[in-house]
Amino acid sequence: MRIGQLAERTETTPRLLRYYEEQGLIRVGRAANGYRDYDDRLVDQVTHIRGLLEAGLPTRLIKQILPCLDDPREIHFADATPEIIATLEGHRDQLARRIEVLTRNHAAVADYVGALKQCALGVEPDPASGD
Amino acid sequence: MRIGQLAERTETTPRLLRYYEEQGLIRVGRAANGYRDYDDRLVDQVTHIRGLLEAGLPTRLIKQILPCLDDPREIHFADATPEIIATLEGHRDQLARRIEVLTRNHAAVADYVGALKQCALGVEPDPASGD
DNA sequence: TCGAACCTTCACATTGATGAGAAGGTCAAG
DNA sequence: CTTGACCTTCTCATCAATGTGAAGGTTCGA
Repeated sequence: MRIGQLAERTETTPRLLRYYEEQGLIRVGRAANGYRDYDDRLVDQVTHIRGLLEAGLPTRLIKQILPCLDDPREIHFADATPEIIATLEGHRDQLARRIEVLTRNHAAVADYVGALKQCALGVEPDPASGD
Repeated sequence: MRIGQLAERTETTPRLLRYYEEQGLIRVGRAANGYRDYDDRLVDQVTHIRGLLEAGLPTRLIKQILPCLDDPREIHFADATPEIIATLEGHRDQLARRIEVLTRNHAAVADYVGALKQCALGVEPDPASGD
């Protein structure tokens, strides 16, 4: 598949796909004429990367956890070094902390919105009521 | 409290605190001599903001959900307009989507790390085994 | 008085993109 | 085979967001 087609299928742009390649997020082959040649699986991979970026993860972190996200899940045995394991554990725990923070704040926003909707109905907010 | 003290108590820098003020994330009074004068509650607020930024939320979103995070939780009745409610619901749902994405990927990283550790023990990974 | 802390303001760095230009490849119609 | 539309290549420039650094001046506190 060429770059234009992948851009279309992932709702991105050729420019962005070249950028991701430059950043080491995707690996891309070349055709005889020098054009980039994309595997079908890149559609899912790029979509996945977009999701992670939109979730606020920086590319350097995404780059490091990419091997974890391969589908079909295959273990890269060369990764089983203490250093890589420690790095990934760090990333794993960082993700857990992010999730905690976002979960707490999601709850706070949800509560607040619920209370606001009570106000909008002309009702005093009642801590014991649902939405 | 002056800027240096708040910086110390929040493990940030005076520079960053001025930046947050400039971005509208915190509101700061002034002493007669022109020095910034920070309320004690800013310690918690700044810590909270740091957490949200580290979790990947952009300042413009944080700015909008700040009223939801006040402690003690007080409803700003003026916020009970359909527009503000709709905006906050959008933010709330965006947070939920972020949490979903991060949760899925946290699980993937955790699984992968678990498998790697099996490899590191010289054992073939077994899908049915725990960490 | 003197150094530390504060003030404002301008400039720079990094990240995640995006735009524009110049050059060349591909392919179908004429 | 040539033309033209459309694709690709690369490179340089630009943008917004999140900070950081430093210059030049004021105020504090010992």
